[in-house]
Formats: sequence, C-alpha cells, structure tokens
Amino acid sequence: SHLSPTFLLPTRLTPAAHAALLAQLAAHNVPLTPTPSTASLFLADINTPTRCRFELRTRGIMTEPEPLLTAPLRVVKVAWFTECVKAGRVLPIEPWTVYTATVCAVVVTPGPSPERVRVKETVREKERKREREREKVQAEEEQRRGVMERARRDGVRNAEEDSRWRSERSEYKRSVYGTRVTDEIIKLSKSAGRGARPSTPEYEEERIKARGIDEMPEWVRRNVKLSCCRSTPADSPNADFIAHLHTIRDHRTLTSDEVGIRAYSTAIATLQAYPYPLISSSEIVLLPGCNVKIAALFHSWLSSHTDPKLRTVPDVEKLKLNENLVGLAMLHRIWGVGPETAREWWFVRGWRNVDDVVEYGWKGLTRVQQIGVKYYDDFQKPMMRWEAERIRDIITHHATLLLPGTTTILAGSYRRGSTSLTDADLLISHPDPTQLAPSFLERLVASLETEGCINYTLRLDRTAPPGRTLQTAMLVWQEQQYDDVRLRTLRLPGRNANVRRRVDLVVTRPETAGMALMRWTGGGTWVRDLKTWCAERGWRVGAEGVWERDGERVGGIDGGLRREGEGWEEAERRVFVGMGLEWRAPGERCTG
DNA sequence: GGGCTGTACTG
DNA sequence: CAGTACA
DNA sequence: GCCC
Repeated sequence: SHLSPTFLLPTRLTPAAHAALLAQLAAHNVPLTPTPSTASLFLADINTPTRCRFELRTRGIMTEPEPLLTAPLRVVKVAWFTECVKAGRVLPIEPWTVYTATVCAVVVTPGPSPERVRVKETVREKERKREREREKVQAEEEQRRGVMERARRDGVRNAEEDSRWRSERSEYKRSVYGTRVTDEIIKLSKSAGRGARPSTPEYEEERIKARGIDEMPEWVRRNVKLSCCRSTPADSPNADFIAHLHTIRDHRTLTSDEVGIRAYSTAIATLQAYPYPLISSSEIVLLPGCNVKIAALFHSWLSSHTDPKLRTVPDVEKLKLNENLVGLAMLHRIWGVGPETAREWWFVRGWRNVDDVVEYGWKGLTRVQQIGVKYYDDFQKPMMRWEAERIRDIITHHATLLLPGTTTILAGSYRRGSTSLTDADLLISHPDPTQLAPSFLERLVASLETEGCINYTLRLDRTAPPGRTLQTAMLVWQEQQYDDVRLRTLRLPGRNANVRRRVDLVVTRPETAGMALMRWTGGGTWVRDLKTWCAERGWRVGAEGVWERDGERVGGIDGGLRREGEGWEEAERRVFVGMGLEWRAPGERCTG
C-alpha cells in the first residue's frame, strides 16, 4: 500500500482491542512497524495534540508541532481506519488527524518497553503530565511577571528594597507585598472579567486598613507553621472564604495533585486558626502557609461583591460548574473509589452515575466498592452525636461481656465536637496490658455480627504478630429494630429502615492508648503536622508510639492508660508533654 | 531545586 | 505494586 | 503552592 510505516499506539485500548486492531491492520496490508521510532504514521485513540506529544515522548520520541503540509509525522484517530474499512475505500486522512509534528530527537530508553498495553495510565505518568502542564502555565506567568518586574525596576526599586527582598521571612513577605502580590492582583482582577468591579478603590482601601504584623496573633508573629502547635477552633470568622479553598482542594484531590492537596490543606488550616475577619490580601501573605496565590484568591473574593454573603471567586465558580469535576466527585463519594478509579470510570468507561456503575460494571467492582455502591445514599447521610453514642454503648456492652474492665472512647470528629458526623470512630482498650488477647477484635466483631448489628466487614486486621497489638476494623453498622428478633423468628417480611453507618473500631493496648487517641482524634492536617513535628526531631511516629529513626522507642513519651474510665485524656496529655507540645483540647484541632 | 505524614489492607 | 482508606 |  501507499501508507507510511505505521504504529498503533495502545493508549486507552484494552489488550483485546489492541490485538484485534493489529490483526485487522495487517489484514488490510497496512505497513506496521514493530517499534514506534521507525514509524511516521501513528494510529491512536487520542483526542488532543498535547496528549499525542506526551505519548510519543514516553516512547523516547521528542516532537515539536508542525503544520500539516510539511510535517513528517502525524497521529491519526483509529476511527479513520475503521471508517475506511466500513466504506471499503481509503478516506481522506485530514479530518482524522489529531497531531502533526516534526521529530527533534529520539531517545533510546533502556529498561522495560513502554509497549505494554495498559488499560489506564499509572499515577506516575499522570503526575508527570500534570507537571508538564503546570510548567507550561508557570512559564507564561514568569514571562508576564518579568515584564512587570522590569517596568517596576525602572521606577521605584532602590538598593535598600533590594536587600530587604532577600532578608528574613516575614520581612521578606512584607516587602514582597507591593510587587509579586500586586502583580497577582492585577492579573486576577483583569481575568475576573465583566462581573468584577474596578479593583483599584478596594485595593487602596486595603492598604489603609491592613492589619500590621504587630496586631497579629502570637503564632503568626512567631511564624508557627504546624497546626499541632496552635489552636484551631471549628468556627472561623472567615468560613465563607475558606469554603472556596475547600473547593479548590477537592479539585486537587480528584486530579491526584498531591502537592496541591498539601498546599491548600496547609492554607486552610492556617486561616481556620486565624481569629480575626480578614480585611485585606496583604494580611494573608503574613500568615504561614499562605502566600501570593492565596492572597490573590482572597482579593478576587473580596472584590467580587460588596455584600459578603454574595462574594465568590470566579475561578472557583468555574470549577463548581465543570461537569467532569461534578461527575468525578459523585463517583469519588462511593466508598472504595478513589481518584484513580473515579477518573477511569468517568473518562474511560464513560459511566455517568451510580446506576451506570451497577448496570455496566457490577461484576468488576471490588467487594468494598459493591458495598459502597449498595449503601451510597446511606453513607452520605450525616449522623447525629447521639447515634454515635448509641453505637458506642452497644459495642462497649459487647466488649465488656467479652472482657470485663474494657474501656472505650469515641474519637474522630465526634471528639472534636462536630454536630454531624460521617462515621463513628471508637477506640477500645483495657488498663491491664495482659488482658487484651490478639484475637480480641476478631471476637468482638464476631459477637456483634451474631447480634446482627454489623452488615459487612469492610476491613479487619487479622494479623497480630508479636509486638503489634493495635488492630482496626472498618464496619458497616445498622442498628437493630427492637422487634427484629421477633420478625426473624416469625419469618415476617420485616424491613429494617435504619440507616447504615460507617463504624471504625480500634483496639489498642494500654501503653499506646494516648498515641492512638491522638491519631484517631485528628483532624487530618493536624495529624499530618504532628508527624512533621516529630520528623523534624528525628522521630518516627506511628499509632503505637514514637520511635527514633532507627528503631528504639523514644524515652520520655508515655501515653499509657493507667486507670479505667477517665484515663484516656490523661494518657493523651502525657503524649503532648513527651513530645514537647502544648496540650490542645480536641475542639482546637479542627484543621478542616 | 527538592520536599511535602505515615501505615496497612486488598486485589 | 498500585490504589484506597484512615485521621 | 509554599518553604527552605
């Protein structure tokens, strides 16, 4: 045939589809090449030039886009070939061409061939892709910034400013305000578009009212970056703005942008700890973990409307309306479905709702995903505090029958004081270290199963090697109806209408009760920062204790449970002391 | 320019 | 090993 | 995205 050497890219094709297509291509005398580097025509199920470039690059072929007429290399939709077969003749190739380019280098990569057929990309590849996209955007930003920088240098900047530029951090931040911050603000208020009011008056106003660093809370002045070293209450005077940061973080979660998740979590935790209503974006850059980006978002929010209740951030509103993100979030709410699976289901398999998942994919789901789908609605329903208390009381009753003297405590968001909960976290221990057998949790779960309180065990730690006595179980709970037994014995078609609840059980030996309580009380960023605090001191911290980097338990940290009943919090206090941290009540760990 | 919490199960 | 789930 |  007159075709150029051709290669079929396996991207997004199942192994079976890939093989079938190869056979069909061969049958139609398409000149297939065994390696991509010798091909000049690529067939692929890819929709964007960027992606084509990426796929070729992962195969060592570096390309630059090139106009169609002169390009020696092109990537064409597989559909072109299938349409040709259908039509019985060679159709014009142009409409199906996704990417045309010239090859600037071919890198022979050692190691495993990338021609493994994959159903989906690995996380690593996606990270790399995101990285590239981000770099591109950043380069544009830098360019724009450079222009402004030069303009400014012509004018106001002098030697004194220049040295301050590089000085100590909060100083640095203050001097930066007026340069990078204003750039960001100008950029954003420009992009804010029609709905935005002119930004200059607000900006001038901000300058006048800006809170100085001397009026800031003590932890800001000391530049305390870790949330475990400050008080973070559940209520914030800036809750409306913080909600927008949550939206951005959710987006970063769905795109597996670990770094973005960290950055926004840190910023959220800081603002959540900040006790005053924010007045200006200049105030924000003085806060640890917040810099020009967060400040720009705040400015965008502040200038979006005069009525605080009606303020928005245009970029965030776009995220909320993005149907892909809305769909991904919906799938992600299924228990057992993380970002990777959500993306695979939404983009590759095209499932648009939970019913699609059931209809087209049920058999392929993991066991816990099936449970997650089955109780999708129930698991979204928030639980009241009294429900968690009931669950605690029932489990405590069973545990005490198995082992008298057992003590329990509700941790998680319950302990932090939330009024509505997504699950119940119950810690279980016993003041006598010799009493808790490794099989205790298993026997407790079995006992609750017999009683009919547990529908499913999502996960149960069965391994109990010597030295490890902390065990966890994740359960699906349904409160029994009082006449359930009667219904069962009389074989009446009774239906239990109680909502299924997620319950996590943690059995800890008394020596590690304080650590375990700290860990399961959270919140997320608080625990993360706690580990950072320990890492900075060369300690490794697990739920079972604090260890030197290489093995030995750190002396002076005693989180032991000494007494029955009220011993939990005292054990936790001793851990704070041992770590050199100030005690924080659970209600002050609401890092969001 | 490199780093970002740490652990354990499931498939 | 990758993905997910805890807080 | 922010920090060192």
